[in-house]
Amino acid sequence: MGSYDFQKIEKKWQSYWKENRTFVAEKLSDKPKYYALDMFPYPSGKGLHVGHPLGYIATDIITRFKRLKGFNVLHPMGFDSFGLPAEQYAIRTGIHPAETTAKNISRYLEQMEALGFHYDPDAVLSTSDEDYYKWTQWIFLKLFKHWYNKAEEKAQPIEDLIAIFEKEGNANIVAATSQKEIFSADDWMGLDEKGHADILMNYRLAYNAYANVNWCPALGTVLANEEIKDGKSERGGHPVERKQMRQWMLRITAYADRLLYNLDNLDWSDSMKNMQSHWIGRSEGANITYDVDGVEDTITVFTTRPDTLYGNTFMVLAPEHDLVAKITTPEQQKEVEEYVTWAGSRSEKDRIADTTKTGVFTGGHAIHPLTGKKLPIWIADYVVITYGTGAIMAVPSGDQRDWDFAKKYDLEIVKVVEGGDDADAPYQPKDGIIINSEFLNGMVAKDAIGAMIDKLGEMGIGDKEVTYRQRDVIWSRQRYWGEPTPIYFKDGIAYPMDESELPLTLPEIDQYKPSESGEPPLSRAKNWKERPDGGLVDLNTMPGLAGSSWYFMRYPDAKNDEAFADRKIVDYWMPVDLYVGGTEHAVGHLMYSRFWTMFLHDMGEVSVEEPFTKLVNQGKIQGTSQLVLRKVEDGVQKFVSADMVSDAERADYAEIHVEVSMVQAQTLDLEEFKKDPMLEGKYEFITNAEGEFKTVPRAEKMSKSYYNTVDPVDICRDYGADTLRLYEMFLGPLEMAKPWNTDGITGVHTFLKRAFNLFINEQEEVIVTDEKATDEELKYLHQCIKKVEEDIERLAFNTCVPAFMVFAKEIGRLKCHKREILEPFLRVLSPFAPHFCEELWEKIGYKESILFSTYPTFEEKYLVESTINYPVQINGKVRAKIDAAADADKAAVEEIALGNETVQQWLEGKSPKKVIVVPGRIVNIVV
RNA sequence: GCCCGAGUGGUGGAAUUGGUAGACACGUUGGACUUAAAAUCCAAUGGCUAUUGCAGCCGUGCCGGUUCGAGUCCGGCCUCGGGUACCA
Repeated sequence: MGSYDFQKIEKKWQSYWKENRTFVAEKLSDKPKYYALDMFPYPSGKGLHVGHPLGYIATDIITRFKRLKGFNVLHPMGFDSFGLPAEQYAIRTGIHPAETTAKNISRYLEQMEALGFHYDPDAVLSTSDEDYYKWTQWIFLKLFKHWYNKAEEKAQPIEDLIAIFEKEGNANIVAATSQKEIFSADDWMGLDEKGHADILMNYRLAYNAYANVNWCPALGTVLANEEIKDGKSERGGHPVERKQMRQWMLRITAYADRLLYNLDNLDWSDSMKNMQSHWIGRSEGANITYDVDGVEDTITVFTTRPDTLYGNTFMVLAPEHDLVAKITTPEQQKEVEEYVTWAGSRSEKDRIADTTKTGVFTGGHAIHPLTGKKLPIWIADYVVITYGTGAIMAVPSGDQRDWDFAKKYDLEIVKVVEGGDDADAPYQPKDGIIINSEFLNGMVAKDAIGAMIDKLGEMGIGDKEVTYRQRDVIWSRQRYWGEPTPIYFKDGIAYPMDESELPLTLPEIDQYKPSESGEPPLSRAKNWKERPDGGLVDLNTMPGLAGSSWYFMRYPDAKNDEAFADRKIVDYWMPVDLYVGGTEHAVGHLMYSRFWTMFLHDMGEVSVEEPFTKLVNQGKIQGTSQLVLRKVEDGVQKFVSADMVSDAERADYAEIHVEVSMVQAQTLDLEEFKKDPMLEGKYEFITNAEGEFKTVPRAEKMSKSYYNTVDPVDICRDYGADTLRLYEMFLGPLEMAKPWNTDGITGVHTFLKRAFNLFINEQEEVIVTDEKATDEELKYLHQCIKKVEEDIERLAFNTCVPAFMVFAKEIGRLKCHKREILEPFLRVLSPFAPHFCEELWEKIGYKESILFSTYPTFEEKYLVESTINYPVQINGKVRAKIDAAADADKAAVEEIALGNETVQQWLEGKSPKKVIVVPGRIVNIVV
């Protein structure tokens, strides 16, 4: 046999698809569209490993399927090609990042082609292409030129805002803004250009401000919170510190409510929605203003539990709070200053590691707004300046942190919610009864919240308030390999560049690292940053998030140079019907993509507000590392087969990663291993009784440093792309994480060989006949079609594979080679094993690619059995089987069941209390 | 701590709305073909009891509940994975 020559077949069809431009989508069409998208990769120098294509295979299958179903399909691929690794490589080697990136991209494309992915060649894009980032800059300018009207929940041109300022000042404007002072029209008219610019900056959606940033000295740049893991940079693992810097920021908080409420209508997993809503972190409560004893100033706090105000016994400010200096008494000054300095020097990491509450008394007191009691004001770093107002009313009887603090510093505790008799714990459930609280006594806490807010409102010292956890995002990076910011400064005023000046391209520079004086790399550019009018171009570039926040809207019309995309074309294709990618982008990329899409919607540039209707998170494929056990004795390395080492002895051995390709079935190929250049000096091997050397497997991240990466191209060489595609799907549900192992790959490969033999005999002849199919054969066919069609629709690709296998086995058993059966089978299988099916499709006599064929519909009539074999349960246990006609009604089935001899024996003459017949399923008799 | 998700044979995993748990595959064992091996094909394969024949009992992390019937639903725990955190 061996006639299934997958290497030849796959090469042939890959070039056929390319030459015939089989996968170019119609930009506009009357046909329904289907847009499936993978999160585009960063083209790293390491290439793809078998974990990457999992999601790509899934989208490839569903789009091929949809195409057969008559949809106009878009399935593009691109590259998130701005980024740190290429830049760091450039710093080391002097090679331009564009060069490295281009090389990596072509390697990725080669690998992807080898897997049979059909990407639309007209839609391929890279975020670092000038004709792409032109539009990234264009959107940034739009953000700069707009403000967010909270009253209308919509972004509006900044000119509209100026018109209002000129007429009536800012008092009546409800906006997402960092502007705190109220001014009148006269005030506004009295300001100069710089004054206007400064105020407008507080309203712009892209704005420039001083911000406490995460500065990474090793990378010479600022990082977003999402780019930091455990106090270190996500890429590279360098330490990160806090620093005040002037930065571009995007006012994503303006969209917080829309980003939150729209989640309800998205077909995303619960955990994904959960992460997003938690990230936005909306909490409702009240702001309460306190007078400060002896000082002309007030403290405003945010609380979600105004009902516990009577339990408030002290105040806590963040150490960075503005008022700290004002209220600190001379006696306390030294201690407070020391604490502020100490707290400021603590890194993020220290604060996370250390949860003990520390603080110092300022000496000042606030006046309780209801009781008039003097409340001591403390500072403590468990109150953070960035959330709420940076100050809290401490209610130790209700809040764990306040409780701990009060206990530590011996502060008063007043119980305000009934119950909770544990003397060592705070207690304040929202359904508890309020006590010790004057007018609130006896109320349920959640009602008391409203009552208290009303009261505070009457007194003019408090109001309802909503606070968000989400922060505006810092949009400046002090890097080279990113989109330049199309803004220039003159006399301290930021001016947007004219759209005709876009793209603002990256200048050539001699070195890619920051300048000696700590300026961003772009400061090294000659004849670039200075403008004829004396302005200076901003030296920051945008973060990696920029290019990926809108790329899905570029694909449908990726070559357009008049607009980021033609309005009609984006509206036809958007939203993305299926977006597949990893969970790691839950709060980063996905949040900013939704934000930019909403913004462009407000601009009237696109119709949709939400870009991704359905989101699926593919599980990571982990590597399976192989470890050998080694002990060094008298300078000799002793390698011992793992099954010869008891658990107790295991600790004496070091575990050494070995290249996974040298291990088959947990057995190390010793001859190969001995060739390994890493194996130096004297060594010996201790094998088991069979003379084999066993390794220890361990599932961990697929990484070159663990010698556990598997190149998909290697698998394609050994088994073929079709086998790999089927196998990756067969491994388990798309969403599930799973370790890579090739143990089962022969199973799917055998299936393909078996299926091949249905068409071609050992003499390489086509043996397909035009005979009429029998009902039994048609039954297997239609069972397969039905199952696969339903499972593809619900993205259960894993269970499609067994359906194919059963078909091939049964049809093979029936020695059936009939066109009527095999031709539809090819169409059903083709999304999974496209090369295989194209080849046989051609062999049995079709000129056009199978992709221009149609998906066969299943015919119910072949699936209907004439009789149904019912299991009969008696008191829940299956005791007998009966046959009943498929169209028999419940009563008839019941009659047959009760008449059955075995059933009667089990009934022992007793009459049933109840008989339950589930049509087509089961009969249950209750005695 | 809090919020999600998951726990099923030796292994990966099926079981879509509660209806014969273990599909399909790997592995293992036995057999056919072969001088032999590979390849291919066939059979068995959750556990226990019985195996002369039918068969019976137990079984989806643990405990309890709802139901004629629970892997699936509810309550409480345990373990693992992911997210998140002085968020007031």
